[in-house]
Amino acid sequence: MQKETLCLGLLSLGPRSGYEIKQMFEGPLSDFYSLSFGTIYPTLNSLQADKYVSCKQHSQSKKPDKKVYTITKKGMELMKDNLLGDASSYIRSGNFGDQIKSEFFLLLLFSKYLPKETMNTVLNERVLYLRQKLEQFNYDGPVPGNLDAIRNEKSVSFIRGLASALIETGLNYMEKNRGKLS
Amino acid sequence: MQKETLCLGLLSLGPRSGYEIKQMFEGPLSDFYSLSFGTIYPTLNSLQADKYVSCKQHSQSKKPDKKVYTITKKGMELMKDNLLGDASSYIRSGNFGDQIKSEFFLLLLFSKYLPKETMNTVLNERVLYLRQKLEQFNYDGPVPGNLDAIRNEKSVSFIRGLASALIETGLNYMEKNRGKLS
DNA sequence: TTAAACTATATCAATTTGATATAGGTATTG
DNA sequence: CAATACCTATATCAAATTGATATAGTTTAA
Repeated sequence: MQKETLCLGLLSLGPRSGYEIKQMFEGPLSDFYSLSFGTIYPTLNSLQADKYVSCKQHSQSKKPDKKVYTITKKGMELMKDNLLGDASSYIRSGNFGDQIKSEFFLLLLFSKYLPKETMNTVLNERVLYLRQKLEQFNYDGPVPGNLDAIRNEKSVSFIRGLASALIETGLNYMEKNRGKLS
Repeated sequence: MQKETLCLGLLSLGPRSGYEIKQMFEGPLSDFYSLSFGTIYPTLNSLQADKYVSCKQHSQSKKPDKKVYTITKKGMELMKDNLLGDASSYIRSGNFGDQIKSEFFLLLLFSKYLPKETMNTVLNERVLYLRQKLEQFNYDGPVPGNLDAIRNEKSVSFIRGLASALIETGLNYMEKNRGKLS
């Protein structure tokens, strides 16, 4: 997905600073997508230059100025047009689509070159890690203000439910089949 | 995973050309990892310069020369050392770990900006695509020669079984819960 | 009190991708 | 049978992206 469309999409949930957009990627979006500061800040600048977003500078007494971006009408239109135009190309992407770099699967692939006790530890820690992820996806308590909007999206509960189901399947599979690796 | 470790790991399954390594990434590895030609060829050159692989030039009558790389003893040692040294850092990566860019999930996230009939088509095509993926993972027939070695790895049947289980879960979830999106 | 961690933007070297160049072979199709 | 498309095979490079670092003040924890 074009970085412009993505940033506009996130700004459509409410005005945000670049730093807050990054927080979304590190928080609720971390399992699905990420952009670095080096991409986010220049994208916001170019979106502003082309009037897809407006910017209000909040001088915060002593911290560096916070630049809060708001999506414009023109920006909303561009975002919707882009989403509609590219929708079909996103169908074959995602879990078992494009753009995945799973180092854990590579480790499994080459597991025969590792000592058995190492692989045992790795699999145990993977299970712990996935249980932790599962808790994360099932967690329903409060979240920091700037992450609240995304949490309350209708689509997010669909996505969280799917992620939860997938992790559970992965955990069950691992527990039942880990013997087949060695 | 370092590109060197990964290329060495693939060469540990048998001698290969750069083009054939790329075919592995486009074939059986496509759902888990990928490297471009722009990374593969320079990596093979530097591995050769440092004696981690040897290279035999096969002049093929009329096609361009095929450079077939073979992992050396020194290369096997480097690969194993790297795998062991970095194993713990790969635990938190993969499905629901790092490095995933799922455009399909982004599309779901922004689905409210798309016409209902578009999302309906998208979801139908996604289901078809996943069914096709499922077939791919369950397929047990013959594969081209250079992809055979990877197919016969013990770890690969574990991985394929896992992928298959995950896709099935995803399909079931989608069919039961797609109403919740709109 | 002092170190660590957080808020906030900006920049940039190093890496990586995706496209293109080159060049001949093979398969399809009307 | 000729034309078109796709396959084998390596190489290179502009453009995009990351990951790290710089800067600088604030807040939290020990």
